[in-house]
Amino acid sequence: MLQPTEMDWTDPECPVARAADLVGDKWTLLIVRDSLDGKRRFSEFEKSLGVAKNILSDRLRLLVERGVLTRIPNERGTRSEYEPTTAGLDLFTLVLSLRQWGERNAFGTNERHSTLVTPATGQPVPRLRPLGPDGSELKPQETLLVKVGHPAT
Amino acid sequence: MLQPTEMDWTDPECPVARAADLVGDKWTLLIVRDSLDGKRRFSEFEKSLGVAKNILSDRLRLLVERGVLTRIPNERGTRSEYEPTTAGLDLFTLVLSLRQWGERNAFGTNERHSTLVTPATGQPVPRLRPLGPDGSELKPQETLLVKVGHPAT
DNA sequence: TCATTTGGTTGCATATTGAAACCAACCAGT
DNA sequence: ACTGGTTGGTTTCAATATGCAACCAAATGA
Repeated sequence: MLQPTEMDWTDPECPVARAADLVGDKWTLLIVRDSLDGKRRFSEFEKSLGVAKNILSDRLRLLVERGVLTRIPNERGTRSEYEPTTAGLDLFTLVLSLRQWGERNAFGTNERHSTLVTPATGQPVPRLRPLGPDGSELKPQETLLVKVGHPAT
Repeated sequence: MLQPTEMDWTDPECPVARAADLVGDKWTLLIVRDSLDGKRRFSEFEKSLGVAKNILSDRLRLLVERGVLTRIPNERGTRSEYEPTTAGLDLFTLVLSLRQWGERNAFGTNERHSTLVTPATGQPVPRLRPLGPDGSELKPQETLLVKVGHPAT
């Protein structure tokens, strides 16, 4: 698990809510986006995001504290690098789903946007698809939320 | 596209950033979670989330304004229902990826959490997997971000 | 050596949040 | 019809978070 300091969760039994507590913030999500795109240094994030330095500093600290990034100090003690942990790399799916939803729903038909491709062929990354246990496309209506105290069936 | 009122985007060319501007907020994400779980009424959201009424009111208004929910007024003009639009339903993948990341990274091994299952068999929803064009598992390192002005190769 | 960049911190004004009070409709029971 | 409770909000106000600019020390570059 992440975050050594005890969190007070918005909704402790719901994984969506815990994830939202940990990374459900605009700047946090954009820092993770850049981190997965290979950015490492404070100034790289600052330049890419245009975020105020105190906010960037705060979010990086929180992300390290929560186990999403590791701070790797330079041998001279300063100018450290921020690198994604395993949990950070695991956010790839989340960032990809944000990206693809944005592509489909936040751009006009005549607007261009940056695109994620596989370098080998230059093809765009295929659409993420939720699948059921039988491998068929899964719709929200076809799912059921089982709460913690609830019996199996 | 969504939102009739002109937004001023944090990073207009990046779909991740536009998506974060539209739904990258804790309460917004949790309202969408509940909406996809079938909740419709103001009081249902309020009870489920424990959010202050003014905030809930504000976020519902923004979600309607941005085309994620529709407000369906009751015939008596009050007690309307909030229903996901197509763009709202399309957030299923995003909420699922939040959920699955939370399950894997925000719970201790001995902690229980609510689970999303397919009602027919009771099996948990399988893990979302980013795939490359050839159908193989896609890692963040195997992708490249092509910015707008950039040539194809 | 001197200027510049880097990686921050601090202070302050402003914006957002959260809690509570308030309110007008509606609704259920008698 | 009257009464009490629920619903779906709005308003007010204090506390918190944000964003901007100034500042700074260490490292780098010319």
